[in-house]
Parts: sequence; structure tokens; C-alpha cells
Amino acid sequence: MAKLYERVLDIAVQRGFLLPSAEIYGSMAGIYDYGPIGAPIKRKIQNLFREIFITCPGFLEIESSTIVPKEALVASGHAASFSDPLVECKKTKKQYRADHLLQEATGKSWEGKSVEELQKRLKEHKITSPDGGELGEIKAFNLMFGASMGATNEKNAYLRPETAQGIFLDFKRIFLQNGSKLPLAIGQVGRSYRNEISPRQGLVRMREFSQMELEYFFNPKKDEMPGFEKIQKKEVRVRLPGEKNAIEVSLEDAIKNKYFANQIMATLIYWQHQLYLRVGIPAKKFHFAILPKDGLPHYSQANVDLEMITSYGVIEGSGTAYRTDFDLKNHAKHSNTDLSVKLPEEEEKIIPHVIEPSLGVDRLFYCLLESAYKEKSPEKEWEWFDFPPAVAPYLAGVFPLMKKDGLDKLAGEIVQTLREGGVECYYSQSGSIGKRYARADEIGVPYCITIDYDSKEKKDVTIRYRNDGGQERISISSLADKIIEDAKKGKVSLKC
RNA sequence: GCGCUUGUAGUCCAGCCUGGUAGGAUGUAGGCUUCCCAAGCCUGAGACCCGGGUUCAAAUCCCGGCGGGCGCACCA
Repeated sequence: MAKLYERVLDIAVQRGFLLPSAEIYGSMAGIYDYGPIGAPIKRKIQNLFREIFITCPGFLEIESSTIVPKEALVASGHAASFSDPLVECKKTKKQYRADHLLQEATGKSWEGKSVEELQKRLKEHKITSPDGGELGEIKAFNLMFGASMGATNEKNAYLRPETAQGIFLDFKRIFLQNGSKLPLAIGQVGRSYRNEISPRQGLVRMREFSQMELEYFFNPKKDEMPGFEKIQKKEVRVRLPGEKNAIEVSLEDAIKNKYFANQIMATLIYWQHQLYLRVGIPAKKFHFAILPKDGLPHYSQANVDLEMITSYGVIEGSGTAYRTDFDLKNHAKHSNTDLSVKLPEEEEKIIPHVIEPSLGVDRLFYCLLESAYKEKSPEKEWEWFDFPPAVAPYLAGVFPLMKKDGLDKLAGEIVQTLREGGVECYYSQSGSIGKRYARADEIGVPYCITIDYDSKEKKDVTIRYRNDGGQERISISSLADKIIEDAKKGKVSLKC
């Protein structure tokens, strides 16, 4: 019995959700193209993020460059922490991290030390591999894609390993151009790149992937969130360090118990909870894991990971990090630029603190595929997707019962009417009507419109609902409004 | 990156062991059929992952590469 993820990924490629990138040249591991069906779904997920995280008054969206100068990533700590010193056991050919082996032997952390130093210490402590073999030379493996800008072979730039850094680099000008006050929230949706040693698990570990991030800059002395009282009783599922199961807890209690650093962090987590629900991930399939202090990334003071439960096991769908002033402080130092700000309420200039939710688009997309996937059943003898209308690739398919006698022409007019009425739809006249319904189910289209001989006389059509196969007769003039109205009912309530 | 395994039309699969015209199903395009949950008939287009080797001859045997799956390692 094949694993669910295997089947889902197969179907995703077969039905045009995903395409293997550069397939005619043999494909590339860890890189996928989004096909004609997948691309609109991804776009809709990203737009839901925008709707929830960026369209609030005072929230801004930017699009920064994907190439980042080397110095910026040295300052952010990525140049050091994204480079793994790997060493091979000559006997078993297994790879180990030199700094981890040293840490085991000496009890102290060797992270970020130079290859030369680690090599010296390995010899000094006469360290052998855990398999008992002799160790080879250390090779630095950089998780970032290097780039050479200009007429040089030197790697003087990198493809960004996260979208966040662009926001920090642009912060000063945006702050000054937008009222010079805090809080200030800047979001970004875009591609990031990590040169994974061995990409696996389809969309879970990719070399090129998309992120949705928001940097919420605030005065650390004023960490309230406007409007928090409206949502403080809302509950999210939280998993505590060392615990296996998640528990339901209200946002205000989560702050009291120090699971979340403050109201800002609690709000940004609640918005993620809403985004996942609106994309169609069932509440039981995800929760927020509180990271223990010693498990934090190099930039973070507090971290909450969104964990998704999938057939791969638990995978990380997002991270919410309290980055403090780490990034701005380091960029200020390395670039020799003053990134502190003068606020009306403060005597001295301060460096803003930042809380950042960082969401993986591709992982969320995958999780959606897996949770919407439906096996064959007595009701439907084919595999289909139960996408909420908000993220379905099309809202409707338009089919003439026969492709002659003017039915095709009338169907073409209805497609036009629907598009003008704001309904994304597609047209198909191939095969029997039942076959076209099945095809629509297979890519998760929620509504099918069929034009028959009566349609010409009575100016009405059949609308067919994906999930129960039910049909009703409806006038052409009210069709677009009816579909839009129905699609809205699939929505979870709005925030803000 | 290491080990095992795998690669044939858009998709699923046969052929490979034992070298000799690549076959089926499904999809797709066109035609016929007043077709509402993958109906039927006719016609057409469509494939041996890439490179090298052995051989008169390679989808088939051998080597290498690339991709997929599993295990190990790695996973900011």
C-alpha cells in the first residue's frame, strides 16, 4: 500500500498541479514548477495571506530583490549558521558535522567556528567517527546559493535564504516615508533559496521555495496589539515542549503562561490559525509548538512553530520568531548606518523590536492537497479534491451538453458572462457530460454549469455541486451572483 | 553525500531474465450518436530518461550520469 504522500504527489503531477522543473533536461531535485492547475491555487493561498496579514490599515507590502550582497548575510548571521562543516568517516563513508562531534567530545558549542580551527581541534582531541573509523578532511557545505555579481569569479552575493532580510535592509527608508512611527508592519511574499544537501519529500524540502513573511516592528516598551481585546478569548491549539499532544488554550492564557511573548505574537499566531482554516486545513491537522529556549534559531528570543500533521509525519509549516532588535542592530553595525529611530513617546532613539511570522507557501499547498484529497468511494468512483471555493483552481466549469446545435455557442456566451461577473471558470466540450463532471472533481472545481436544449428556450442552466452531486435549475441571469454567494459560504469568519 | 531499488506515449502497465518489426488500456484530436455523473462505434497523432561500451543487431547485456522511492546522514 503506497503512502498517501506518494499518491498525492503522483496525482499532483498527473493532473497539472505541479510539473517537474526542466524535465526535458532530466529535472532538478528539490525544484518544482507550478502547473496550470497548481499556480492559481498557490496564488489564492498567497492572496489570502495578503488579505489577513497585510491589508490592515498601516500594514505595507514590498517586493525586495532575491540577490543579496554577501555582507548583509554575514551581518544577519546566515553566512555562518548556513554553512555546515561536514566530515566523512573513511571507514563507513558516513557524513558527520565536525562541530557536533567536537561538541560531544568537549561539551561546548563549536557552531560558527572556521574550518581550519575545527580541523585543528579534531586532531588535537584525537576524535574518530562514531563508527570507529578515521575522519577525512572537513568540507564546508554552504546551504546558500552563491552568486557572482559583475566581472568576478568571487561569490560576492547570495540568493536570499529567506525573504525577511530584504525587509530589514529596506526598513529605514520605509520607516521615514511612512510617518516615522511604530508600530510598523511590512510584509513580503516571494521566493527564497536553500541549497539542501539532499532534497526529499516533494514540496517539504525544496531548493527554491516561496515564503510569506511579515515583520512587525514595535517599541519594546509598548508591546500591546491594537484590537487584541476583541480576540483575546479565541482559542488555538498549542503543544508544549516535551509534550506529545496539543491542548486548546485562549490567547490571553497563552500570554499569561508565557507560551507567547506578548499580544503582538499572540495576534500574529491567531492570524495564522485563521489563514490555515480558510485555506481548508482542518483544525485538528495543525497546532502551534512552543520551542524550548535551547532549541531556538540564532536570531530568536522566542519561537513558536506551526506544526502540520501529514502522512510524512509532523512537518513545520511556519515559524513565528521574536527576533528582538537582532537584525537591525547587526545590519546597523556592519553597514555603519544608524538604524535606530526617534519616536515621539521616547527621549532617546531606540532600535525597534521585531516579531516575524514566516510561512512556507509550498508546504501549506502540499498540506492542502493532502487534506482535501478524497479516495474513490461508492458515491464517486474517482479520486477528487474537496477544495474550499476560496482556493479552488477554478470556481466553475462550463459544459454544453452537446457541442452542436448552438449549445457550444451559448456556453461560450455564458463563460463570458461568468467572467464578467467575477467567476473564474473554464470551458470544456470534450467527452460525455459525466466524464466532464468527473474531470472537474479531479481538480477540485466546486461548481459545474451545463447548457442543454432547454437552455435556449428557457434561459436557464443546470448547476451541479461537486461534493454531493446535487443539481438545480437556475436562470442564466442570476448565475454569477449565485455562484459567488455560495462560494462565500465556504468562508470562515473574517478577522479585523 | 553513502547504500539498496527504480525509469517504456499525457497517464497506468506489458515486453527485458533468454538481444532481432515496441503491444494493451486510458487519455487526447477529428467524425457519428438530443450524451446530466468516466456509454458506444470509426479514424488520427503520441513512448523505450541521457551518454558511452559490447554486438552484424540493444528497450533488453555492461559502465557512467540524471531523475524518482526507501534506509542512513543532513535539515538554518
